[in-house]
Amino acid sequence: MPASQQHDHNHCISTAMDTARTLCEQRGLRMTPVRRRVLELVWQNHKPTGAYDLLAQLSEEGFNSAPPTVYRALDFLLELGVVHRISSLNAFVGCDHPGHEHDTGFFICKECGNATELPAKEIKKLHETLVKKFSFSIETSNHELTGLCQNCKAAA
Amino acid sequence: MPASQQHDHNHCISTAMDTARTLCEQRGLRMTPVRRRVLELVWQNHKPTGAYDLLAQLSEEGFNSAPPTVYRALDFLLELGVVHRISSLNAFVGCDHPGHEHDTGFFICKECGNATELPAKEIKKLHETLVKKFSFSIETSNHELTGLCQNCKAAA
DNA sequence: CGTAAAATTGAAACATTATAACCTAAGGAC
DNA sequence: GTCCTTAGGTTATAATGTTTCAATTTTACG
Repeated sequence: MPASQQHDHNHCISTAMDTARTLCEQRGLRMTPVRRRVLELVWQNHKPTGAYDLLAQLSEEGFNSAPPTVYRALDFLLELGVVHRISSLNAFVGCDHPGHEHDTGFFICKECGNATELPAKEIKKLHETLVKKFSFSIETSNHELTGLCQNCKAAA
Repeated sequence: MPASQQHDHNHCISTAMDTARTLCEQRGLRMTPVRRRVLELVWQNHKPTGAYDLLAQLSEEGFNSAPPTVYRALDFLLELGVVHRISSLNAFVGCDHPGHEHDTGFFICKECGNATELPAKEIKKLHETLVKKFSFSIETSNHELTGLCQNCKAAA
């Protein structure tokens, strides 16, 4: 990744952690050590990361965890809305703009693996159009685009 | 499913099989017995079906198949564009309008499990909007909406 | 035809991802 | 403190998908 695209990871992460903490307080939920660490790891990796990769990272740090531990933490974070699951990759990634919505939309570069979250506005517009045409009630939606990001396209 | 929603499955299937055969001929590919049967099964079930379910159905019919057989057939059919993979369900479903495009868009009713394909036009519009905003080159896209379909909503 | 190359399938083992079931420990309410 | 709820530890297992290599079928071509 070129320097122009670098950003302050630490800022990224600490913002995400703050948001998660606030959400927990608001809802009377507990941000436990495992949950906190899993969320940090997801953000640190900054790319979609598999549950077993997270598990390995946790284990190195002395959390003697088995798969259920990670999956439980991830479920919690998904529910809280601070993490997304990218099902075509069986991987998890931090959420840019935690809210209460249950929509997941990403552009995934097949070259560098980075996942960029799609603007909620566009997703919402799509929903509106589809709801008009069909009479579904949409509860969740998941959008996964693949291709080349600007950088990788330029490098090719 | 109410009678009003019923349709002629057999017609459905035979159309799909014809299309697949034609595509194969056009591209010099072979529609072998396993591939044909897998495609038929996918259409017969008419709902997203897992690879291991297909495998079980095949086995009952004397195809003594192991997982790779099914996955290979599915890969072939995906490549041909006559089947879609719904990654949030780890399941496969027949394609309504086989073309060369690699976009998958479905509305999945969480009550009855039926998957309805989204209009390619709307997907394309979304792509155009996103490409304008970002400078990704989109190669594939996958859209999975969940909720209640009209019938199940009415029944609730 | 007949044979060589390519494509397809069979078969066994294995890898990866995810969950079930059950028990222990920690936190909060009273 | 005691009870109750929630979270985590532990073991086993289920579900999904892949690798590898051998055997077979199909095709191409002399």
